[in-house]
Amino acid sequence: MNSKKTCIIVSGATATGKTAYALELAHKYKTQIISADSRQCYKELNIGVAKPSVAQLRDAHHYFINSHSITDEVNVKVFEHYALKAVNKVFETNDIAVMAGGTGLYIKAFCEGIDEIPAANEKLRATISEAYRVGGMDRLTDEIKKVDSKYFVSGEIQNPQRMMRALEVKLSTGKSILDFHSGQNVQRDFEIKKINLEVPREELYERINNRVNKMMEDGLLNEAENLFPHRNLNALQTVGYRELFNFMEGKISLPQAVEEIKKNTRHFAKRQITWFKKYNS
RNA sequence: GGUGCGGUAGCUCAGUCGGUAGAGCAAAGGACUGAAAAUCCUUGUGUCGGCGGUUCGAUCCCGCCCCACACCA
Repeated sequence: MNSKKTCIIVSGATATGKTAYALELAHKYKTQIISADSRQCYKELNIGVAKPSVAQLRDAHHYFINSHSITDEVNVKVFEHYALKAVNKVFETNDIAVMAGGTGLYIKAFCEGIDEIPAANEKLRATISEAYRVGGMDRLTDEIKKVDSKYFVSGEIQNPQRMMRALEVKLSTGKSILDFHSGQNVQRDFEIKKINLEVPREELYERINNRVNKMMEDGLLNEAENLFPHRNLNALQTVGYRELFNFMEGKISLPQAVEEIKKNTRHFAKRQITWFKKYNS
């Protein structure tokens, strides 16, 4: 293949300036941007996910922004396929492509690939999550112990989300999810250059606070109100919306909700920093 | 001015029948293979308001002072 093709990946925690930086690069190389953000791909989510402005989106073509609906199923595998298709499209006319985003797992899948694990059917998934809802962790632990001793011994047995995933894989394929993990990275036929943006912690937190205030001024509450009926969708398990849903349900006051958004955004940023520290070497 | 209730970790508080103290939240660190803005794990030394007194020993008892809140004047 053509080895001079290069994808420049701009990563970093939320509010570090990835959007602006990616646009600069896109201008410089007269190319397009592929977003690697698990929430900006939804056309129904705008203010709360800090999506690039309409002007910015017009400035350079962005893939994986407004490309999906909150009712679509989006996950790492979907992203991997989508993003690979997108870079190749960009490479048809450019030697350089730009990727920008804060979803570490998606970037990892794009760079190294992710093992093929059969998708679970809806019904099985529903049964398992119902079991968890009714029986809690004890039920999941028992179930795992019974059907997937390998996972019980070396998997994360305190993490309900992973346990449910392990169960659906085991029950639908007969194999432990751990057996699907090859530990092998695929080699892409283009170059990858990673740039991780960092901002001193104190400054980052200040930026986050300011941005959340700005989002509220821009009408985040109204946006969330319109999405309230969809609050149980995976796409809406998102900082900035969940807290406002809690306010709408009368669980907390509006000022409390805003403080929660700030706090949860800090936690989110912290997790991103931890991730990129590891994967950007 | 008087009375009452407080002053313990960044915050809210618990506690020690006197042997220098612990929870939640915040914060920090970490993990991460189909929900990843999700999910999960680990981490708690602080003149226990100040100065004296009693005591082998005080954050805990006593006295005075300072501060906050409430009520009475």
